[in-house]
Amino acid sequence: MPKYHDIKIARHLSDSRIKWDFSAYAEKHLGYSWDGSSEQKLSLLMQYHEKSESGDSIFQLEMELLPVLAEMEAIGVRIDREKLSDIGERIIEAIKLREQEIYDLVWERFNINSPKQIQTILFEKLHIPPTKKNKTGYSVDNEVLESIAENYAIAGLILEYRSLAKLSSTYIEWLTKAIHPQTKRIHTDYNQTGTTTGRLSSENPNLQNIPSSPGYPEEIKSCFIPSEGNIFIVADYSQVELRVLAMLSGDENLIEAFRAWEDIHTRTARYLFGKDQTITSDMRRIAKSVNFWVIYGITGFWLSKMIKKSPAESTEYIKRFFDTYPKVDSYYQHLLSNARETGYVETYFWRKRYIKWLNDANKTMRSIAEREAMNMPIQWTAADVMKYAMLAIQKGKNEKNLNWNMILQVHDELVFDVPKHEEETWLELVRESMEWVLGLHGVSLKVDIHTGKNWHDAKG
DNA sequence: CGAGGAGCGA
DNA sequence: ACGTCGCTCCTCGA
Repeated sequence: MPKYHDIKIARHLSDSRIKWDFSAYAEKHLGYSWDGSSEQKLSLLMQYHEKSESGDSIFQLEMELLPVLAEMEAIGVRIDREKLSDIGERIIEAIKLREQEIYDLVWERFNINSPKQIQTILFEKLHIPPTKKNKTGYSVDNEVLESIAENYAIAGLILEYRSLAKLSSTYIEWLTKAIHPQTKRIHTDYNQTGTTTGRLSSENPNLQNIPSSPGYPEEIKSCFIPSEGNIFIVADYSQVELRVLAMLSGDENLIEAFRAWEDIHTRTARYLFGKDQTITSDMRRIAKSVNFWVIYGITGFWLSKMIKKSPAESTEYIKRFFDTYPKVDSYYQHLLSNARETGYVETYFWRKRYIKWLNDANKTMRSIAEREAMNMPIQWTAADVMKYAMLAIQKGKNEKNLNWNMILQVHDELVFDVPKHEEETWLELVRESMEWVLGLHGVSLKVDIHTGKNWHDAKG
């Protein structure tokens, strides 16, 4: 009897896989179901073309990307199984230690995986004052535990226990189970039609949320290794969303900021704090947050939590950001008024999104809709950019008959499994393919490239 | 089996 | 009153 993974790989290499995804795509984006015939497929394409002169390009993109993804899945990624299980054993030891310490502190055994039981221990037995509520009672999430960790050792221990348990169950056990018995590699599923954003998602297992902080997470990431004799090369877009914002808005100052090859956050910091100021690391940190969060239409109140400053000060920073980059402001205003009229927004490549509550009487609903409308063209254009890049890369590779493989995609990052002697030809093709997807007003996309002997190593 | 809390990534 | 989009784990009660 064939195993799950055999079926999975076979499926990806067969037409049925293509058929399945077209069907899902047709349902979701065209509102029709496909009977499997090529005649109907053609007619669906025609109908879609008529429905929206622009939708066709996205449709083409998705169709062409399908076999590219199927190949990535079938090739998979190699894993250092011994190292992974060694880390796993050390993590389990560490978990046991924390467990015992926690029990010793409260003179009682309980299930530390149960938020409900933690709640009882902390707030009823130890009488710690609760800070945050959720649907079922008092929250015991990270934010809460961190706030009391200084005064109560148990909170810190629970935090450590939790992150270790997460690593063990999700990243050690689940990844180990996902290793294919024959290929010894992990073959994820990329879901092409699952997200509302046009991004890919990854499941069985999800390889788009492998942790990378120092310590055990770094070690886990270093278990992802290239094929025998190969190296890993990681190419990731640098500040892709901010660059897309510069292109779409056409703001001269933001464009200049990127053309100057100066650190973008330091530059924004100078506008926020004054030209003659010496920019401290704290100022740069704030500027970085502002650059990052403005894309999401953040308010001063929320930003203040992020940067740990007063709401008034935070509101002022946002105001200065828009003063500094005025066309970003007018771009957003234009975008919103357009969306209110038509009911939708679209990406640079014409991917559409209908927004429901833009004219709602409820101010909260309206704000949510507005943030969604502001963010969508930026983040989603970035998703489209990546898809076009992947297509270009695969086309170029096939034309030149090369042996390296594109094996993973993590939204703004691509991972390649490359024979050492092909590094040069790889570099030429991939950098160009990725950077030439989009360039407007003299701004281009920028790609950072790092090589290494494993995934962690190659993140630079 | 599903909802809810929690935590990992971009 | 306030970030968006994902996936997976665990518990707990129907």
